[in-house]
Amino acid sequence: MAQRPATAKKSARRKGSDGYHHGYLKDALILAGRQILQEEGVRALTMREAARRAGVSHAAPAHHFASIGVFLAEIAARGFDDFTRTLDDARADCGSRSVAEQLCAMGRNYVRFALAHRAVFRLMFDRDTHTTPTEALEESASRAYQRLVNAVRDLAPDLDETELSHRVDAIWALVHGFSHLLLEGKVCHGDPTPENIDRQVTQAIRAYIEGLGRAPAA
Amino acid sequence: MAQRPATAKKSARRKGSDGYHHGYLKDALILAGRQILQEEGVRALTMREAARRAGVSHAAPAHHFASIGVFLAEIAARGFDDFTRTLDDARADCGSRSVAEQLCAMGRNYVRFALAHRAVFRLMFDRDTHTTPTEALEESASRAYQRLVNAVRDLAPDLDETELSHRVDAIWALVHGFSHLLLEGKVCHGDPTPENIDRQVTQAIRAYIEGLGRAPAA
DNA sequence: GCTCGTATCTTGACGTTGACAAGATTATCT
DNA sequence: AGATAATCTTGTCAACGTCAAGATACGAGC
Repeated sequence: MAQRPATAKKSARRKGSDGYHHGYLKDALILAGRQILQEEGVRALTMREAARRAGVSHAAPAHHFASIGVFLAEIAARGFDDFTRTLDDARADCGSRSVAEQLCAMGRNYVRFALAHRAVFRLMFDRDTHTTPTEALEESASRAYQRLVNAVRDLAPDLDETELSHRVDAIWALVHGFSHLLLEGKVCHGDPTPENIDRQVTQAIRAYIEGLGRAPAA
Repeated sequence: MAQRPATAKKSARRKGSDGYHHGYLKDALILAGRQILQEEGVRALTMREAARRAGVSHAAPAHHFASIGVFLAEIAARGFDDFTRTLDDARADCGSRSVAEQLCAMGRNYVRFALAHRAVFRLMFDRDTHTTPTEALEESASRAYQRLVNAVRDLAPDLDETELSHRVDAIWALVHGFSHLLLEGKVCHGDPTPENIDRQVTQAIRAYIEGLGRAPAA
């Protein structure tokens, strides 16, 4: 609904607000939530703490989020929206390079996003545990998924739907697994520099794409 | 409260125990924990609930687990042990087939384990959020990892360490990502039967291995 | 066989959380 | 202006993790 003004601080209140009504509480809570998530992890992200940071009483968030699960779902949904944006950026920055290279660029940004927003990324892809399934979350998530489908479809335009989805699944699995394991420190442990991470992701995607032309039909 | 079952039920007590001392409380708590995890997910897994199921007071678990995080770490560690076993089984059942096929078999069992033990699998690979880092957990986890390293080393025995770890990372990422996304229902959504899952995992691993011989050196 | 130290378990308490209810305050619509 | 709805506060509840203190049972050493 109401957007916060450009100069707003994290607990900014509506212009003219006299203290009782916050004005932009929903956004302020989500912002606080993302900060807590990034600083201290999911365990520390409570509605009361978010309320505290937004400068309101402990029960105020209930009027904007039916439960803590819905609150987390909203944060995850916004995470997916940002995520979709970085995937789009990756393709856009590729200019006229091959679709395979566009996929590699998307993979690199995928992993970078995971590293830059660890807790949000985990929240996004671990719904059942913390998050209440929400229509908005579902939509934001499938928008991101659609980016992958589109890229793979462009890579091999004359594939039937079954084979297409198999390849999307595999490339997605590769990149997603890499991101997830990287957050756990179980991958690239010898040299976890951004350059090396980029290189490994690129190599792995290329190898898979190359192999598609040769692999027997199972 | 202090029932003494003649036959060993899930809250079996030591032979001769008269009710005050449980006898096998640590194991009973872990068993209860795994049940809760499987039935109702991590959110429902509390020390008090585990104590309840084991038939002891709410503070009894504290004498076996310093904190809830350590409790969950113990469950995760045992999960890794089971996990390692299924990876070993996969290779053992392969007989004299090629190493590539052994890797595919391990991948299939990897995914099957994730599906069969959803909550435990998530706990195993999402340490920071719920689990306290423990020496036992670390060891159990790296034992499982070693199985993958060994298999890939057998696939390409004359690789230098850097290239070896890159390939281990990629194959692991592929299988792990597939498992993780499968739990989220974001993969194989058209046909999530065990047969199709097996087929897709096998195809993806084969394609990657095939591609290794062709991919340019980045 | 007995005693005593210790491991194990219980009871009780404290602070924190998510959630609910009822009341206070402000916004909005007619 | 007045009524209705939205928003926020205060107060409360059960459940949780954790700590402390006391009760009980085991087992090593005599």
